[in-house]
Amino acid sequence: MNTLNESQYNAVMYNSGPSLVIAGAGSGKTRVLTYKVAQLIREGYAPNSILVLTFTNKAAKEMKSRITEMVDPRMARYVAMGTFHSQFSRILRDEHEYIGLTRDFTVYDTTDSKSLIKSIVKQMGLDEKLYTTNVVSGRISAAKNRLITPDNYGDKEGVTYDVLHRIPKVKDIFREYVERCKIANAIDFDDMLLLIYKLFVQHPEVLEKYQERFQFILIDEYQDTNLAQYKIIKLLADKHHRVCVVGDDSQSIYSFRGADINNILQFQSNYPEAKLFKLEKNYRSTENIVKAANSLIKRNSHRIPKTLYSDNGDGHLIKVYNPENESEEADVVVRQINRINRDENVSYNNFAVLYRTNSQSRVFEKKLRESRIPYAIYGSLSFYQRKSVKDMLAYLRLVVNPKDDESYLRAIKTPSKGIGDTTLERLRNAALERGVSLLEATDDLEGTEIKAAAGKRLIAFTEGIRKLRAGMSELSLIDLTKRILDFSGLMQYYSADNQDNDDALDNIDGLIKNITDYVEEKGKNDEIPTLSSFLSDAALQTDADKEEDVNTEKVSIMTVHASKGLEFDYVFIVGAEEELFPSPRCVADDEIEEERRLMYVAITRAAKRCFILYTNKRTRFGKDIYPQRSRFISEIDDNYLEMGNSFIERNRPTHISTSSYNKPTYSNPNPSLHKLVKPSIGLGAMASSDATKVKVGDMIEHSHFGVGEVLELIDAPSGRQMKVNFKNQGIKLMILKFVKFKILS
DNA sequence: TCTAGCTCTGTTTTT
DNA sequence: CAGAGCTAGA
Repeated sequence: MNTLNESQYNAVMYNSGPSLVIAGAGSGKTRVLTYKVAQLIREGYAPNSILVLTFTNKAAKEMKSRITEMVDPRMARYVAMGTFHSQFSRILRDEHEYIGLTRDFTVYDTTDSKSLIKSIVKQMGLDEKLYTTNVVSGRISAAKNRLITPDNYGDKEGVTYDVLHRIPKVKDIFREYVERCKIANAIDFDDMLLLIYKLFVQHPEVLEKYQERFQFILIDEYQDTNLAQYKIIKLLADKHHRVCVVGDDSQSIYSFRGADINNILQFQSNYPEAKLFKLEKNYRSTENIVKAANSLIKRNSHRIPKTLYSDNGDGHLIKVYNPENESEEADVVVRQINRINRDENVSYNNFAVLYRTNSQSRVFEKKLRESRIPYAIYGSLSFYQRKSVKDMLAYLRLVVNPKDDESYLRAIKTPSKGIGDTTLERLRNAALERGVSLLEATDDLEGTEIKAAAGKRLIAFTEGIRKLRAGMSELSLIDLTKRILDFSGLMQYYSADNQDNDDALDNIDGLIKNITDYVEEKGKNDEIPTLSSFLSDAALQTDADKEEDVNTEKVSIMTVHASKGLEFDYVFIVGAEEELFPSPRCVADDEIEEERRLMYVAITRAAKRCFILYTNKRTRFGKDIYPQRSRFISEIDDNYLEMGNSFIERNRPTHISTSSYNKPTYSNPNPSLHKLVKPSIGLGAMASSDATKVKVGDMIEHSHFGVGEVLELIDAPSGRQMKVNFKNQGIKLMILKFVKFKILS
């Protein structure tokens, strides 16, 4: 304990009530958390009664290994430590019968959930230009993060917003989405929070069990919690009030994902007896870096007052470079890395290049490769998101949960099995009519429009999956996996020459290896590895969590977001330009404040030296733009800045000088109003009351599909549906209450 | 039903 | 520029 400073010590020792630890960048936050867990164990708390929630698996893992060094490893092992999502999904599996799922439910990742939304939008015959997957999935996700279900969606501003944006049917899509997830025995990321909340509210006895179990709750990165997380913690801590949250309001950068900075700003009013601890001593950076960061962040108005300080000596000023274009920008970075690496004998591991958007990585990859500097990109496509891996996962998932429709669609299409869009649409219709999953729908193809040959193929596939499923209990996980891989035909498919993508086979090998490793690891702990448990872990794995290979030296390149929690001696912040950093999407004051916090995070990653770069010309969307330097550079006190030698502010020729030159000159004071007056695409006039009058044989006109004849009216679990034969679009099954059409005749 | 090749469009950050 | 969607032809 004598290695802690006074405020760290106080924060660690105070355990008799709720506490808020404001931990500035580099102030030893993880240290406080780990010591605190150790201290709690010393005070007599059983390890499994301590719940520690983090945002990344990596943070959890690191903390666990540090704790293992401090207390008996056999105790450390039982501390309930993990991400919100992993801890909560475990509870959901244990309590699955309360929420109407089987234990083997699937976790839909973002891709799955977006593809489901897309299919629903199509099914409802809505305009896909208006109801884009990104917009709709964003609306649904935001709703769930605020604990809103289809039943109470839009009581307040929700519907107004949707109406204003001409997407009033989001509520109906939401409802159908929830229904389809249920049929598929699947939940999405946001459900892990929402369903836990519902479980606790609707079943007080379950809540009480977990209140009793978790005697002490610790939360890392509290500034990034959303409403759902706040409410769940509030419930869990309601009995003992032993909750300690650690975070830094200045590093709240995830509001786009529902994080609410007010959770941390208002912690003390939410927990009136809470004690506040501030860790203001920065152990990471030089004084210049800390002061520069302070001078920037103090421009934000919504903050918990604090002043970070360092006693590591002044160090260098932050160096600002102004290369001509992005290629030169990468050159400057490469040159500096080479120079420092050579002259000061600094390992590549100590360098990081940070950018605002992923698309900026390309030039750096190219230049680093050309200069033979090893590098690693963080937070790129997760291993489990890669095409070939997802293909194989689809088969694995389907065996565990045959109702998983998204996996069904993927598996039946790759490799192709003579089943095309037409058959799948017919199968979907059959499934919708009966309220079952796609695979279940193949059990009875009578009365569907599916052609005999296609039907045979569907049935063969179903039988194959069922046979594999039967092997689940008998075979070892390894043997089962081999059999599934065999059945999938993916190896042959990807080894055929027609695939230009050589990585596919490697990736599948990688997945098999992950399973082998998983079996081994579980074996060590005397646990039985099952496919189901492997998949539920895999679903929560992200790229940032992968083992770090400390042996190979490499420069790290990543987004600023991905860099949170990391530190590097030398940091290059590139693309510090208006319309890029800050992002052009951020206009409101609080949005700009978040961008400023993002810049603050970027600067405070640096221990020894920080470089900021901006260019005069950049290619975006294939076109040249001429950016202005970021306002954030001018907001940093010049006392801590230095302009790079050969790149002193030059007088640029006026004809290309500013980005505003390229922008349209009109001003649009109210963007949402702008959207509002966009001309209607002509469906507004159609009466939805026709839905009650329609009968078989009617000719109808649909805004999107055109004219068609009503073939059949069907009463299905999700509501009355009609089957329409459209002149140009073929037969569609539509849910009556959602469809806007008029009866012709 | 499948594929190749064309056009169009939209691009922030991610547990 | 890349990915998605669409069309035509096998």
